Amino acid sequence: MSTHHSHADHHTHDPAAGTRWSDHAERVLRDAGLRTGGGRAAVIGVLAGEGCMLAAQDIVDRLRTQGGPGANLATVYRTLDTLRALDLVHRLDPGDGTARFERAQPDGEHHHHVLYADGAIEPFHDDELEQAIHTLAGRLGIELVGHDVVLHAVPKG
Amino acid sequence: MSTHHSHADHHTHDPAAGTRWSDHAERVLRDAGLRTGGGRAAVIGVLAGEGCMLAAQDIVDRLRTQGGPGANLATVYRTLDTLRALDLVHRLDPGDGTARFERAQPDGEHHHHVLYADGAIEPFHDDELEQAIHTLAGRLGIELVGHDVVLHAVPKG
DNA sequence: TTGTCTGCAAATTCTTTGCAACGTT
DNA sequence: AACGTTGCAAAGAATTTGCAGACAA
Repeated sequence: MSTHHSHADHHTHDPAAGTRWSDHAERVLRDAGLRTGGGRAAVIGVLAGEGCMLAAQDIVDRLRTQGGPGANLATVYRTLDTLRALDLVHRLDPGDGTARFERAQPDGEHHHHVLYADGAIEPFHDDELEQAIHTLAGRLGIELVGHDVVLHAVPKG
Repeated sequence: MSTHHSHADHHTHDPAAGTRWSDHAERVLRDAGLRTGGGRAAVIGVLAGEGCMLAAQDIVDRLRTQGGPGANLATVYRTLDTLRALDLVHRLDPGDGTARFERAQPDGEHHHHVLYADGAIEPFHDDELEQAIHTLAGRLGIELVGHDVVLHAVPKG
């Protein structure tokens, strides 16, 4: 919780992005002939409210804490599967054996993650890194459809 | 299998790197007061021979195929744990629910991966990407101890 | 001998699936 | 009414752990 906002953390809390995504997601689901409402809407609500590194169990927990309509763990997994098939969420495996999920913005806006040794996670976005990766893709002669970057770090001593 | 060797794939098959690593690994183990020989040596042998994205079960399978001394799956997991604690192997989670392991060179030499939609995996190394990541770490004000990059791609159409 | 390592089987943890009941259109 | 969706419980898959016997130093 630093008092200054660096370029690096402007993705951490962006309510507008959540709302935008949630609207988008519900539209895509309806267009696909699927139904919103019930557990699926609840999961979308959680993902919209907090877009970073949520485990399936985390989603169940937030719903329970919020007191509103909940969702069974199986439903959460099924919903995440559905959303992933529609490119509405990304799956990430930070290496602890538990998959994490976060919303995927329709405009391709995204972030990467710093994993600290103490377990803390910090999202970041960096245009120069994105640039470097796209240049690299050209150099490798591949057609890029996505990319993940994880930085492992220790608190600066 | 292209007929030309690009900068990108020179890490794929490097017998010298395997030998170097295997010697290094056994020395580190001995220095740590641990014993080599038995299943542990077998696992090291497989990792030395093929340094890219091996699942625990893959290691058991290669050993069985090779006909020599084998290793139980539990032993493989325990050995990988031990080697990881000594920074002799890296763990990667490509996102299919199964962890993969590869040797970590003592000199920090490493590679990243391209995951194709059809399941193929291609290792690559790129100095400019490494440069960009180190610059980025400075910009973020973090002390980097490692990093993973995964590119998702489709065969160039 | 002495303490470590290994195999086997049981236990855990995360994720998926079958099925009957429920809710939406 | 028709069909997608959900919860619950059971099934699966990957990884970990307890323990007794095998092995290295």
